[in-house]
Amino acid sequence: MAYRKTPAVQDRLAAAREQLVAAATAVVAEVGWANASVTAVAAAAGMSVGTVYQHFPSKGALAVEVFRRASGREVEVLGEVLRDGGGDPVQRLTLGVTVFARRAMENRGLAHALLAAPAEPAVGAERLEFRRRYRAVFAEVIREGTAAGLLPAQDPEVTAAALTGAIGEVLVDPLSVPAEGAAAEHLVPELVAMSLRCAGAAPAV
Amino acid sequence: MAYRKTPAVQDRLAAAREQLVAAATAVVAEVGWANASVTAVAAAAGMSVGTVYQHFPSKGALAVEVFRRASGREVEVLGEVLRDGGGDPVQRLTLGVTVFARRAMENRGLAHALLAAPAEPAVGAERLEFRRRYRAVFAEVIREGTAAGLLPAQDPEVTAAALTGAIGEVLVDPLSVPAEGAAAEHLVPELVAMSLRCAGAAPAV
DNA sequence: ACAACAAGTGAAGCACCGTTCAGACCTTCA
DNA sequence: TGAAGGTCTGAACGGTGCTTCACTTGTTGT
Repeated sequence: MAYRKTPAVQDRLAAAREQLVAAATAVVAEVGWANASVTAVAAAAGMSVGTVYQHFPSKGALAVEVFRRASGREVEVLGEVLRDGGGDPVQRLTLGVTVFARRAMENRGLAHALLAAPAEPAVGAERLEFRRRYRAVFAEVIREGTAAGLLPAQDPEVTAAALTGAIGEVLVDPLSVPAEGAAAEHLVPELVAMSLRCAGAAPAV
Repeated sequence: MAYRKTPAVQDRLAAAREQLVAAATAVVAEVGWANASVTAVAAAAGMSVGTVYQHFPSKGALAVEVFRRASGREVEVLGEVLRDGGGDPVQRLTLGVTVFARRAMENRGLAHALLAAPAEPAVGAERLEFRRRYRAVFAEVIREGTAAGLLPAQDPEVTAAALTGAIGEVLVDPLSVPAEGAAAEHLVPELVAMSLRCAGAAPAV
């Protein structure tokens, strides 16, 4: 034998892979899935096209990885806030919607890509899966709210799906135009108020 | 001169065009935009590929026509119900959501294509435009509701966008699986209840 | 130093699909 | 009926972009 991967090489490979995913995420956030060609991504990552295929078997696999990482972060943050954000379920829902909307508006390009932009089938399937996860975390806090008598009886899954869709829809239009600080300031509280009504929380006094 | 289009020929051409649009709509409802190739559509319409290009300058133009017709019907029906459905704004909103959801579930494939399925850019742009129209009709009935004192103060545009997104999201998952009569029966009233809460209508007694 | 093998390269290959066009086939009217 | 001009056809074309692969460069252990 005359060659074995040393840890140093393995680290370098892992780092290259990370850089590739990061660059691909940036490209997608910038130009959307449709225009994120393998050539463009490779260039952004500072490697050749061929090298991309040493890290991922296909473009679709890379796209799925990009989507999973970015969406995973979001659903995790949202889940944490909704579960352990402090206060009663209604307060946590308030905080969750606020955080989610803020994060989306801070990274508009990526949010748009994750929520709405046309994507290849593999990513579309992944999107459905993550919507299910968003629904699950919303549904849980709603269940707690009804159990605590803070929210009226309802099908938590339906309300959760509605929240997912409503927040996405409200954000998509603002997301597709350049930043409008003033409008955003107005949007978040309005979005929170709508979400609370949607879940049936008693109007703030 | 030796040839002039007779009315009969014009009718035949118009009919062929209609058949093409109808066939394309069916194909899209069946397999989605991504798999609706010109070849497949032409075959479904019983004509050759070349003939398609005598009716539309490009595939995109045909797709836009298909989308516009189908979505146009829906937004028109919804608008009529919300404007002239009878009763106060809250009753009209109730009826509107019911009608919209029922229609979507009766024609799942098409609804999914119109609301959610990945589509080429031209259709995507059209979709944004129609969402704006959905929002406008919802916003109007909400404005009337707040003016009549039936709904609390709110940004009607935000609530309208939320309703559009929420209903779409709630329907999409049921839409992507085969019919489940029982679940559907449960879904529509739940959707209506959620929509009324979302707009802030006083809970039914 | 050198053999052995892995990683990296990027131009060529290839598949897919929208679009075209030269010719076949109709319809009209003198 | 025949000339003029329209409609229809579908194989061939061409652009796009993913994927491959023969080759170069880099790394390891003897």
